[in-house]
Amino acid sequence: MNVVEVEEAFERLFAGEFDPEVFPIALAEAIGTSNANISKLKSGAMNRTDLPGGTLLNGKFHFFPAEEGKTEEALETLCGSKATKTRKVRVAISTDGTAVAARDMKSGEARFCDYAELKNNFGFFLPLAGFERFKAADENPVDIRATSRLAKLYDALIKANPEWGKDDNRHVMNQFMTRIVFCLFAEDTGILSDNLFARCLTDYGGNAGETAQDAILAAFTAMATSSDKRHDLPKWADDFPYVNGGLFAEGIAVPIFSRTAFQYLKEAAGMDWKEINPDIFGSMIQSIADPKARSELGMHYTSVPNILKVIGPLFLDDLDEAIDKAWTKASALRAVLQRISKIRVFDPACGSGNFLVVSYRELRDREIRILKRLEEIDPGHAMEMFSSVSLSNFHGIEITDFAAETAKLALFIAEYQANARFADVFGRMPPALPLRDGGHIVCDNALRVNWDAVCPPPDLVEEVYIAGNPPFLGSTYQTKEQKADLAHVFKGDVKNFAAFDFVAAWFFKASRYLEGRTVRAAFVSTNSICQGYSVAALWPHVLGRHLEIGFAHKDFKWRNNASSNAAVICSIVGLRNQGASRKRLFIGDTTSLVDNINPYLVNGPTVYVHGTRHGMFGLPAMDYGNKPVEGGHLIVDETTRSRLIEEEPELSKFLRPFMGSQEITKGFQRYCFWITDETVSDALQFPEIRERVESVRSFRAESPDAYVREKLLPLSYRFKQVFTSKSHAILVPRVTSERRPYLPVERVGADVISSDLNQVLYDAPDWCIALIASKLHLVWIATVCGKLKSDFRYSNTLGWNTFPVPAFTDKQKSALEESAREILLVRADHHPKTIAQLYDPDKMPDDLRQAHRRNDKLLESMYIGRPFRNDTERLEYLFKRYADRVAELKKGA
DNA sequence: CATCCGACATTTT
DNA sequence: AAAATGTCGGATG
Repeated sequence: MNVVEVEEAFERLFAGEFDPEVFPIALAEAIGTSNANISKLKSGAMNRTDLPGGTLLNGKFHFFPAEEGKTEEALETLCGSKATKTRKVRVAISTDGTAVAARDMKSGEARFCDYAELKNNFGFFLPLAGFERFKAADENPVDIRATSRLAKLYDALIKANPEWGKDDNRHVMNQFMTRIVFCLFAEDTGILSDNLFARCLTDYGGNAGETAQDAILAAFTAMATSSDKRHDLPKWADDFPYVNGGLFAEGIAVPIFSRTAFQYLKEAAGMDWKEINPDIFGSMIQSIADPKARSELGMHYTSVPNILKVIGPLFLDDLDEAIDKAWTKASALRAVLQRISKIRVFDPACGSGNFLVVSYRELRDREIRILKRLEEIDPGHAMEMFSSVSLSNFHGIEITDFAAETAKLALFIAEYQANARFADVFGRMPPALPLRDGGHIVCDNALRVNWDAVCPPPDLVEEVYIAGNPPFLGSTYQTKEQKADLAHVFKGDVKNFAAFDFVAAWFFKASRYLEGRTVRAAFVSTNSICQGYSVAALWPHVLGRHLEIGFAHKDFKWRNNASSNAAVICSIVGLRNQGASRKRLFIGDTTSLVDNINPYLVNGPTVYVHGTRHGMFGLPAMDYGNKPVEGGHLIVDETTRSRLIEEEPELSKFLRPFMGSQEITKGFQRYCFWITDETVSDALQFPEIRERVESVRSFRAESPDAYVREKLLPLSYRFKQVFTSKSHAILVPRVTSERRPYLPVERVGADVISSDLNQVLYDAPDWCIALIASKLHLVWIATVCGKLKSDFRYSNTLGWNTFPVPAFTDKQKSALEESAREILLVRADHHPKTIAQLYDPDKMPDDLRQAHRRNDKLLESMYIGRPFRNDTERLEYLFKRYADRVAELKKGA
């Protein structure tokens, strides 16, 4: 049974009237219980319930029919039942035929809905059918549970107040939700007296929330008004203290509560919000308001370990060093305290404020550490101040309103929690209310506003640290608005910016902000801006003449606690003004101090490799493969080909072997219809071909690319780009696994059509194979070409045309040719093993490895008279030769 | 017309 | 569910 089938079963089985006899059987069916067990359940032989009229299926659900209007009570009964526990029930469910109340006994999550809505809530019951909804979060499941409850509340409120869901009212709704979250958190942490808000709901919200609106309005208004100015408020509302701090400063509005919404709010109030982790929680509740974010449920929040990877080398490590140095001298420690109070942190893509929250927490922790030490070595000089780290030192820009509101709230919560830690140590704590200065969070487009206005540049004693995780988005995925944002940032300063990833704009703006100031910046980025095309196009402009990369984390897989992670490889790059100190390069688990980190995030001199259409070292021209852009209508697999030829033998003259990357590496077989201008009239005689060409035509007619839509439409019998060879061709897959010790390369006859998934040397000499199959070439490609994730991406302009080679003699060429043949022969010996199998680093056959080693030795001797010692030496040499050649060509021109 | 890329896409384990 | 590994065609120069 798959998820769709569960959904269909729910639709089918719970469409009609409720019948307490039929319902549990239908539920058992919907979750895929076998027919045999269904009949045993019907007969009662399998029913393990301990409640009259109940039904319990071992390990699955416990059902109990409720009296009218008493579903919640019935659910309580179910959850308290002994059998529920002993029989390891996953979901307890009760209904009176009008309302449904259910609880997931494992996650604790509850669900309330109308009976008619049950079919839309099938997701809740998926675990019964063996599908888990969320990966259990390792760090803190409370956050996820809190989030899903709030999401339900949000939905129920929008349903009861359709007006509140409109764009104009979004801010009001968002603000309402953050205020609710504040109350829930505050009443559990002692900011408000214990359960003050929950009591207000039970005592004054009505049985089903009918007066909840008035009650919450009164509570909120009280919190927004200092006690001497309160009029017209019910007496009970006086228990609510004045909160302010901006959180309740703007107008107060409260939506109407439906029965369901009220239930969800009470559910949420029943949780222990003390355990909420503010640095994650912010990003989680961000998903409440945004349906897209919700489907990604926290997919893009930065985990605390990753935040520390940024702010550690950016400024915390430095600070720790200063603290260590000052450890024995009170005056020196006071100087560090003074310094900490002058540190400001700015996240120009702050989302719900994770980076700011974690930075704040880390600074407060260090402050506590110092104060504690001061008490030891300089007793009697109690600090008058409580904390000199002010929330107003934290600046952020965030484009969505809800996230910006959440960021402010998250900072308040972080402050409260830091104060509580302070009280643990020193036994004193400032009053929590009214809230003081908040963080400076601006809701705006970071690529449009002047950063100086959001975060004023530091004065002589201040330090500003820019940190964050701006959005990554390749040019194919950018919206019109985002493209315009890029243009706004780069136009006039940088050429060829349109192909940049969105994140590049943050690096550029940061570079302009920090130049000549006491500012450093570091962002989490997609690794692609430090690879291939982007390096030479972007980095000279970011670094300019005065900046350098101060530290970097090279390629690590994106990871957080969300149920499904974004598929991207990240790097972290830190920018600073040029200085004498060494740089820190983190690769995997290792860290090293180096003299220079170049924009490829490699320890070495900064050399930019520019792609070029012309061979710089006299190698034969490498071309593209044939690019179909035909919606798959001209490509067939082997079985289809055989069937077509069986039906119409003459079709075989239009079918050619078709090779992309996997056809080379994994030995797949595909064929394509190959029709030329000369053969098209003949080909169109065949109905099969006519149909396919027509399909291509309709596919191309829909293309967003005007060239495909217009020029290519009458040419629908052929590919978009066409190349063929006369005698043979050498194919190199354009994307291939990073694990292989050598690049795959294949030699094929002229009958084979290569797709654009390969780079191709048409009719080129075979000694080229020896080059491509060499370690030397792989090292070059791996460094200067782009990557897909971290897999090699071969490029003719960046990798082949720029690859430094000596001027080979004819004798050397034939030696290389012989060496290439040998590699191909050894491979053939292992037939039918595929290239993927042969070049698996764990299983590569010895003779093939030996053949490659001989090839490397032969080739490298032609460069320097001996083999290179290691990859470092290979790269050093290649970059030197490249740079020399660039200089030489410049002189010649 | 050629080519770079994918907060990916799809298959395999 | 996590790991492995390369499609396909849009967008850009």
